[in-house]
Amino acid sequence: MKLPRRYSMNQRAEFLRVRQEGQSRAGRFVIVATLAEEKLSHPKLAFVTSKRVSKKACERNRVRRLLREVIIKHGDDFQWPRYIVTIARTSAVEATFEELEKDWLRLARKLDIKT
RNA sequence: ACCUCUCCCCGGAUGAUCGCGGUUUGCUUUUUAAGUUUGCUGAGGAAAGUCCGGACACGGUAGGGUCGCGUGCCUUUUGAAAAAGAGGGACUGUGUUCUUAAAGGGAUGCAGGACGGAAAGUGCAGCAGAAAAUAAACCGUCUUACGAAAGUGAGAUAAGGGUGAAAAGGUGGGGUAAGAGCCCACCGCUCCAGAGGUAACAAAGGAGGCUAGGUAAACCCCGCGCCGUGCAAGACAUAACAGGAGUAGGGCGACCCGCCCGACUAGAAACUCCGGGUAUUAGUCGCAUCUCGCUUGCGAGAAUCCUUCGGGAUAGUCAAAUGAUCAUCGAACCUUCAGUCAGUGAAGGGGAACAGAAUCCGGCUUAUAGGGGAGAGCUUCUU
Repeated sequence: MKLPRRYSMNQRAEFLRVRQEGQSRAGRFVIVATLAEEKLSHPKLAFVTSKRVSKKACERNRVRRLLREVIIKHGDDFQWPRYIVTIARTSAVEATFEELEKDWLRLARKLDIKT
């Protein structure tokens, strides 16, 4: 699926809602939080790579781009519309795309995101 | 040719599929929006640190002082400035050579750098050493008292030893109880002077027994320069309200002097101060090479880069676009084999450093695998 800029979350209130009302699971490299919302006209996604992940902006960018690729590759199989927040853990800096993909899909199965 | 140093340049490549930002050409729809589609375009030499300098914006800029910040040999070139380059001077370290009995001095080469002031004041200095800044007596030397002697006490002494980065001028002679610039010669040093030089600087000459150790990237003093806050600057639009207090205060950092604006008329208005929330974790602009013109998104011109010489290009995000996967190629490096004095060649493996624009520009600093080029020095080889 495509991920245009419109799909990204940018409101603090949205993040708070997902955190309080949604479900979340932690994996080896990422933490995934989600909340189904019928009112949404399109998916709302966020990829969080804080400075705790790495002090180097270059590495944070790489991790975030890899996480985006996971959704681009598998997003069509998910149940929409919903909020999905992906938070990178410190170990994600060392991970390859394959490892991130496997970790993410495992969490998606636990959260019943996949159809 | 090897090695070292300095400077400059590059700093993974190509293709396919999928995807993102900007811009653009059409088309579609439920048309204030979205989908789809055609082109073009999209990270760096440091984008980093935020250490300097500017542009730009705001703060109603009289002026002066104190605090504060920056800067610091001279001449000159480039530059808006910071800064950088070139040449020179003094100093420190070091090599060669000449001279001298020695100490020392002259000539010449190389290297270094925040290179105003240590004779205004304050502070600081581990260990070693007896003693480290109004010098100092551990050993030693000399005098003297006591003693048979060994030695002990008192005093003199900075020549010798030892410690140290540094021991308060050096060498030789005189002198002395032993010594000491105590005296003398030479050298050094300090002060005066000032030929010469654009200047930093400084030759000759004169005076002084020598006083004044180091550290200013410690405080500090001196010269010169500096208004503050930074694009979260700031401007505009829409929506939507709700206040409180006051009437003299307000004004380019703080404090002081001083100056300017303003009220002094009851209310209103106006102004000032305090304090909120929503749209708004800003909607548009600022903001994307520059200038000019008008129809305000086009035209013209200019600059830089690329070029098939026709032209083409000029990042603009903002919970952060510039990416992912695969294939081919690939530098360093590793292994094996072959060969040579040596450079090397073949096969296999391996798979690219530091690092991500955030208003823009010029510097500085820091990180950086590897490759290329130029210059200098040293050594060696060949002719």
